Amino acid sequence: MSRSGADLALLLLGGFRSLVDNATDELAQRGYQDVRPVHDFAMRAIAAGADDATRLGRHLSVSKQAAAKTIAVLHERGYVTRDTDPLDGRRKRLQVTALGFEVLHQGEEIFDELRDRWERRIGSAELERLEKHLATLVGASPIRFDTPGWMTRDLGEPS
Amino acid sequence: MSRSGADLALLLLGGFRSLVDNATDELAQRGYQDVRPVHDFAMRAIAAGADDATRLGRHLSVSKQAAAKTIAVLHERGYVTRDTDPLDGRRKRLQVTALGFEVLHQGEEIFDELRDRWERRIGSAELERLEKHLATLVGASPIRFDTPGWMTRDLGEPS
DNA sequence: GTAGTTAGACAACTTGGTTGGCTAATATCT
DNA sequence: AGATATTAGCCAACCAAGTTGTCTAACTAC
Repeated sequence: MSRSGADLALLLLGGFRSLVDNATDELAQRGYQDVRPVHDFAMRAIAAGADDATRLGRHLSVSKQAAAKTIAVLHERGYVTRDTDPLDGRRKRLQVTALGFEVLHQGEEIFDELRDRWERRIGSAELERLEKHLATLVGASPIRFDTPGWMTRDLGEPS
Repeated sequence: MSRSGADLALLLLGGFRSLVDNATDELAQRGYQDVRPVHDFAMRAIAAGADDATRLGRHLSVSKQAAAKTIAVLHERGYVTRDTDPLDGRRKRLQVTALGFEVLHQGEEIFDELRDRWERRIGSAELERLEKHLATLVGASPIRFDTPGWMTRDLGEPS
């Protein structure tokens, strides 16, 4: 039927939102009411080695000040620690706490469960095909998280 | 291979961003430097009948005040007119101007061209299949445009 | 004709981002 | 060693887009 290009864009956005909104919601229901997807992504980056504000900012394609704000929130809520680097007095070395890893783990689980749900609806082969094509099309272009405001908004109530 | 659910979300986001960033970029190059995707969506809604602030807000799942702000911008830049409704003195009836339609038309063209480019890469049948599945999965869930900050921002560097 | 509803304006505030200027610590160069 | 750069993080000012809440004017209904 050859849809329009704009519709295609909307479908992609819709798919993403559907997953993320569901995940955030589910995470809240499991007791992590104050976590936003952007926190999850940030923690993942920290755990993967972007362990100071500057590097985290670079990793998320965001200014170091913005990264620092996110870090402040994560720190405040006990998801990361910030100790001065013994080798470099300027740096504050970030580390994901046990609680942080707990959230990360749950988040992963939830996303996988959501994917499974999709798999059940269109079939495993089809979903993989879809992913394969998307991967081809999107390629290795880095994904920016600069201002996805709605990723950071509360769905339910904060703590 | 069975990717993770989180990866799937990222793929969808990546696809969307890729299309939208390219479109915004191309639109700017064609001389419409001050148009953001959100403006395009808003004009489309207005043209489709959401011709006052309240209805536009409802259509975009946003408060009427937020819609009014967007309208103010569109008006200022000559993309829509706001005349008092002769039948209802409270309403300001919105109308997309010729210039507005010009942008809309170009936007459509660009999105279709981008879709064509994708089609050339994975094949027409495959792209349609992808769209079909996405449509199934996303369903009729309304897509919200509440705070896609990056949709409204100038893009500094290429993706 | 009076009471209720609705559209839009205005204002205060929130959130997340940006830039720019600053200090202190580290690196580099002569 | 000492002077000079660079770098990490912090702070403050500002911006953009949203929200809620209040107000007025115009329409609607009884």
